[in-house]
Amino acid sequence: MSPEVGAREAGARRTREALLTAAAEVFVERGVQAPIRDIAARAGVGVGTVYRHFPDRAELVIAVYRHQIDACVALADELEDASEPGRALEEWIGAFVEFLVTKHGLGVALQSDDAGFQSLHSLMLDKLVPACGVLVDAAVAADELDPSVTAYALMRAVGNLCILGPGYERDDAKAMVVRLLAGCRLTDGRSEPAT
Amino acid sequence: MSPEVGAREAGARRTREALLTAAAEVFVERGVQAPIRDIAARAGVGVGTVYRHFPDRAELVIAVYRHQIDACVALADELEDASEPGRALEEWIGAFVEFLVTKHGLGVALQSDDAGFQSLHSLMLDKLVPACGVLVDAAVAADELDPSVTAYALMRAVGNLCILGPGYERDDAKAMVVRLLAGCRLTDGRSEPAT
Amino acid sequence: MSPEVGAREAGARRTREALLTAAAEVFVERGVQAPIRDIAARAGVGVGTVYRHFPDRAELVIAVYRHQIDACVALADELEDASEPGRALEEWIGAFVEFLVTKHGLGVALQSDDAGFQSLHSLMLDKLVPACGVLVDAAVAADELDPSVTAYALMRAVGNLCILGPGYERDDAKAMVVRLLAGCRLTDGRSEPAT
Amino acid sequence: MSPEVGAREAGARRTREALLTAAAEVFVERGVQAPIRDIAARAGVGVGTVYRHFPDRAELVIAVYRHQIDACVALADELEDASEPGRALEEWIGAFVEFLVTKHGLGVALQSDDAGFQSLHSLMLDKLVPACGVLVDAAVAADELDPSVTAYALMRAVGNLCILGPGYERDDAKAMVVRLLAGCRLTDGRSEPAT
DNA sequence: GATGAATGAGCTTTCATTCAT
DNA sequence: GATGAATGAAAGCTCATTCAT
Repeated sequence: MSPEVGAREAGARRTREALLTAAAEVFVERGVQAPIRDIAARAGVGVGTVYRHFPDRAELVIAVYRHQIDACVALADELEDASEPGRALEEWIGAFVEFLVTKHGLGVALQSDDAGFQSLHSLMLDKLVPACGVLVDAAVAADELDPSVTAYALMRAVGNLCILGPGYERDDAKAMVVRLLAGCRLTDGRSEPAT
Repeated sequence: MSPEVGAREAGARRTREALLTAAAEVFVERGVQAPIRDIAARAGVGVGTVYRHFPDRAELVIAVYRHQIDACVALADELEDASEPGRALEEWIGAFVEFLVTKHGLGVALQSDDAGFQSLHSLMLDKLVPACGVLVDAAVAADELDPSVTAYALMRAVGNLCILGPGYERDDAKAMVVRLLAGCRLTDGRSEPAT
Repeated sequence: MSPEVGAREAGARRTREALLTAAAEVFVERGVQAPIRDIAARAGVGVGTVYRHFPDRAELVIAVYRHQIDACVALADELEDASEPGRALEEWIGAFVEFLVTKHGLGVALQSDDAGFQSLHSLMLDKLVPACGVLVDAAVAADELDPSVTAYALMRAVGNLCILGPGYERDDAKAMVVRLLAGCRLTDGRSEPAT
Repeated sequence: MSPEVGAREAGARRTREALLTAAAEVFVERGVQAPIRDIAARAGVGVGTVYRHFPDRAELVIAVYRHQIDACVALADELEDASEPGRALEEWIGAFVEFLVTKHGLGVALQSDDAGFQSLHSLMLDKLVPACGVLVDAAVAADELDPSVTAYALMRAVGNLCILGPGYERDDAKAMVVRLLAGCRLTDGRSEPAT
């Protein structure tokens, strides 16, 4: 029985992969709010199949981006004890940006307050923010980051900067993030005290 | 008959004002994507009247924010010949942020590539970007801004940073914009040359 | 302006009437759970129109049966001070049965615990049960009804007895209700004490 | 090969039993309209297995309640020659009520004219009604039941009275059935001749 | 025989948009 | 000019049912 079951499971996994691929494409083209039906159609399956594999939209979004999220968390672990915490944070943010910037619409999803994205927010809060937090704390401790910068706000800001559009492409976003980080290294948020 | 026509025109203008007021309120409460019907109801008019005055949603959004946009443009004119161009840019961006940050959902609208917001983009390109551009150019000329920063990208970045959410409120956004600007003053996008 | 408005309002009223007629027919044929689309189609309108007039299904059901419900309440008022309370209750229940028995599916709706019928239940609790309760109390006071009978339970029971089906038609239901009432006149629910 | 087949048959029988048990539980908790998938899950089998054993929902319902139905029929046989036919009928109806009242939703199913419950109706007509009919006839012959009462109508009425809901629980239903029966003992359906 | 993945019809609900008055 | 009733396309979600393994 095992081979037959294996065959069916393999089929299901293929369907799942097809769905992830289709969803990734559709997300890029039309954003993470794209109709479920469209994703189903792109994957060549019925809508029911989408719901079977991913009970709600956020599950699908998470699944689509899980690899990258996990990679980000792992990278933070590696960088945790870096000799230059400021650099480490920079590197990590760079990887995070690379991730966001290749996933059109994910930035939007991250800031969406649509109830359907609750689990996506949770994932960020539970995994990504703590991972980033360690690096932020280290950088602050080493006096390489403005202590008023929190990991959460930093990630929100970076996430927002990665919302692309015509005339504001990947490289623009990356450059802006670099500048934002540079600004965060200064002791105070402003270059000079306001009058 | 002229006075009657005048009366009608005056009535139409009043309707238009009522719509702008209502729309501004609704935009703040529910975002720029709020149902047209809600805006009509708030203004105490029928939906048809909204369409008569503003053929599509973007027209309404533009009209609602035209005053502020014009004010931003005027401010740029005033600041054009400031003795400290870097400061002037800072001040102008501060006003722009103040504008965005009080308009729930406007940041989202600015970055939306929804076709319905095309005219909003155009407005930005035609009015705001040139106004900002003057200040950017002056700051660059005074060596107070990284020459690789363009007005358009800067405004997009600032607009994005102003997309708020739970846990990322007005003050967070403002602080991040300040940091971004500080980062933009440095000669190079990065604090130190990469190895 | 008044005549034009009147014309539109008249049109809306006609639509409303058409909807009520269509709904009544569809309810008879397919029960009160019939798809909204079918009711819209029968009335020759779009689904949106149904929702405009009746925000949820229960509103429609109530509207369809409102006349009869009001008539039942009015009848209870008339019978309140009857000289023979037992008879008065009988007569009232007779009218209630006449109502239920001509509305296929209403009995089912009354007992449905579907959330969508909440307002229908409320209507019953707020209007019908109190109306019936007055007569029940009077009958009990006159020693013409088993004191353990409550208005609510009685109406539920009568409602249930009015759920018709093939081989169990109006007259069968009516006869059973008469027998139930007769049984309720006895001091104790059972003809003789159980051993 | 015969033993293997025997083993398979035994396995199939066990599956069937598991399904009946699971269905009985689910019917109690969620009614006879519960999703097939839920029943399959409860039984620990796939949905296909449910369909193999019970081609349509009514088959399953019938099978689940066959024991009790058979018990009701057997009870009628026992009571057939009772010395007090009125009492015997009362006792039998009591058992029937006990059966219905513990099966959430069965009352609804019995009166549903949904085509899918045709076989359930047939079962009732073929087994239960005749069984009840014997007792009804005996009671009529002994002058202990209104001759206008038919077994079928009585069972429908009792079935309907057993449709429970919030505020109309088992005991209410039982009391109402007792009252109905008491009303059925009177010579005429009405307590007194109408004027 | 058993499985459960896949399917898709069917229903609900929301809103942008039109147009007769 | 103003109105708001009517429309119907879009989406979401649920389940009964089929069928390849």
